[in-house]
Amino acid sequence: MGRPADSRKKKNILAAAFHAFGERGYTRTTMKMIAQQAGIAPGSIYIYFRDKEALFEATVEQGWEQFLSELGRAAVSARPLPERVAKVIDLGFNKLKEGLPLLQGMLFETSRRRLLDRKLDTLCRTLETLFAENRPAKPLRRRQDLALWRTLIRLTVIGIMFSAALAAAERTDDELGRLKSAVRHLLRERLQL
Amino acid sequence: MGRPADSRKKKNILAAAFHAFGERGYTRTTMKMIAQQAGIAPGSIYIYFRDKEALFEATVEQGWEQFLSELGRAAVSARPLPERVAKVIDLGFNKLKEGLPLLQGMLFETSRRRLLDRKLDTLCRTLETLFAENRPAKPLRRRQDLALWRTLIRLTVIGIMFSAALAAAERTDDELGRLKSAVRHLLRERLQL
Amino acid sequence: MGRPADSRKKKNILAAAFHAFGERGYTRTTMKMIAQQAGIAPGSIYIYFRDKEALFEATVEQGWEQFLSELGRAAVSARPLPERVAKVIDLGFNKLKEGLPLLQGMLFETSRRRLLDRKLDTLCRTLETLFAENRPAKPLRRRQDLALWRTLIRLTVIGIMFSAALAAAERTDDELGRLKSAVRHLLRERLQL
Amino acid sequence: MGRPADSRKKKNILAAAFHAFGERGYTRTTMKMIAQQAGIAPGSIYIYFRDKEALFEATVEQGWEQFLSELGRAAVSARPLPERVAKVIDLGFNKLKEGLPLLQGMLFETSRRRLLDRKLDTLCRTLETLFAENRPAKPLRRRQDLALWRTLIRLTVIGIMFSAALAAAERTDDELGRLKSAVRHLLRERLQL
DNA sequence: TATGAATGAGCGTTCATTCAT
DNA sequence: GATGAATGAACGCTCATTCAT
Repeated sequence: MGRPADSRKKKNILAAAFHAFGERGYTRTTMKMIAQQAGIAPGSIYIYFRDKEALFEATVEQGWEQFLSELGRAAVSARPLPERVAKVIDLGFNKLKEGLPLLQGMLFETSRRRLLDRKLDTLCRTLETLFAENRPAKPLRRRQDLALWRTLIRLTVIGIMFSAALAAAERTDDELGRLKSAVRHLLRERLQL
Repeated sequence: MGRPADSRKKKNILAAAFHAFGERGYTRTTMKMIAQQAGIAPGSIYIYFRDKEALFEATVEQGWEQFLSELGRAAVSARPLPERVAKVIDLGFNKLKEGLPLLQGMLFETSRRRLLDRKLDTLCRTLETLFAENRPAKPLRRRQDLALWRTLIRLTVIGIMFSAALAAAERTDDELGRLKSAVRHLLRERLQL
Repeated sequence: MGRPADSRKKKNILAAAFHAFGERGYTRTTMKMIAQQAGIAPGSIYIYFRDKEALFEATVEQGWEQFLSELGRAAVSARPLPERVAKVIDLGFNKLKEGLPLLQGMLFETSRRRLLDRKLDTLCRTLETLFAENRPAKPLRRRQDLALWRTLIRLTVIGIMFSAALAAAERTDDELGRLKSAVRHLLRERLQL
Repeated sequence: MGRPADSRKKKNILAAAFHAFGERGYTRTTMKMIAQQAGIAPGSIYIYFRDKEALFEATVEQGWEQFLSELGRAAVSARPLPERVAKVIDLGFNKLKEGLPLLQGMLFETSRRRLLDRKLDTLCRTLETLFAENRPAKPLRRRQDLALWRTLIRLTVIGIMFSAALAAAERTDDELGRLKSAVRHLLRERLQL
């Protein structure tokens, strides 16, 4: 009895939050805005999320979780390596485009930065494992070489993400294209992929 | 001539703003804090800057301007190339460490993002020019090779900056060290520098 | 007849309200808390009580009603006067301890103050009647003397209640003990009881 | 330079707070109401008081401080004892009438109760000292007798205050008159004053 | 009857900005 | 120019109450 908890409503709120946080950033997004966009009363958000911070975290978490799990699946599928790498690149760039706005809102506050840092670690580890299959054996014998390799992967991932995040809206597609080519070049050059 | 007293006060405000914005971010920094740190009354800031947004922009602008001009001088000095490159790298990483907090505050708002985009362009152009002196001639004959080269430089610069910006405060030095090694590796590998 | 199920639920709510209002006061007690303690849904309270104010009033009313009827019975029983007085004092102090928290919530709002005023009148009348049995005859011949006597009883009753209500939680028992001794002293001194 | 801090404004706020808290109690009084009554903007209150709680405390503190210092002066003046006692009683009842509303708001919340408790201690000590000049020597030889005497004074003071606080507005004067008579009777009877 | 999700007015508080001094 | 008291809109959040189920 009573009105049943509408699971669609929670999703509505998350969707509204995703857009709002993406468009205006954490601080300049008000709970009222999110409520309006979700078509509910401001107070109702608090039925589903403890406070604004928790809503933000859930919004980000959901976006990344979905992204990382899709990527993970593509990376370990039964297809040959080059095909899997291509798939991961495509998927990554597509999702990057979607998540760009939210990414921009995550850089500033320390607590949110840590969240981003953690997600990036997972992403980089997935890529490392993937690339390890074809990595030139020699240069990584020594511990520092592995560290260097990791740093380069991370540097490149972050470089791509924020290059895209930085581009003006109307140049996003261009920039993504340019970045994708560059990444393919690097993969060919360094991994013969 | 100019009024040195006024000019000094403006610089005080900018210096205070640089520290305050860097430490607490745009939103959580109040005009009162900046005024306090600058040793003046909150109302006085408005004599020199239209509003908070204008002050932030000026703060960022000044930081970058100084950075870019120092870097430019190092890049075109009369020293041999390898020495100039080393100097540019050192300078870049040192200034990056100083400006990190402010950098974090620049990614979100569209208007500030454009500012950052423009500054990065200048920086990348300086580096391109510098590196062009030793660039392997062949692969850049074609137009797309030049574009690729530019994209890689930009991707790497942005990757470095935001890798550093992302690191937790207590890991900043570590991360900067790692990134510097990686950059030196890339320069040796690609430009024989 | 009545519906026992309903009646039980109403009593549950009143009991929950008694504890909750007593522990946290009127304003800081939420309907949700009371509902939780009563094991029902917040909305259900409104089937039995018009609003929060009405629930508070009913809670207080019930507490006093029970207290006064017990006291009344003790006061008119067939035992000798000194025994009855002792019983009334004991009962009064015991119930006072229980009802202290709720008492504290009754002083402020005019409407509740009137309720408290009325209940105190009943209590004082019971005591007057009881003490009248042993009152020294002479001083009350005149109308003013009776008024003075009443005022003194009331002043003392209120003094006891709020002295206790005022004491910090950890000193309540101490204070009640001190007050009880003082009351016994007064009864001996003035009524030879 | 700048608008000088208006010492009248702080007093205005305290006066407005005194009335508002007295009329509606702590919780149901909003900062907006107080601001309105003081003729200023809501935000301005925070220039003079840290928060609502601090404002309440200051309001109460000021009322009691003034009351206690006036009373203290009357109690130790160079006049003969009976005259001083009469003065203290008059003053006490006059101020009681003024402070009644605020008194009502102090009973509930623990922190405010402690404040009231402390003020009452000071008041009772003043009265003890005053009455000690004429106290029958014999019954206080023993330690318990002193404790009893103190309890009786405190009980009476609290009885008076809350008897008055409890009376409906239109009966306040009546009640105060009755209480005053009763007190005079007690003083005559017990201290030959 | 009973539920509890939904509501939205209203709270205390902050702070960019204004303006009397 | 410089001040800082004053402003008031706007924030995140609470909770008594309603009403679809």
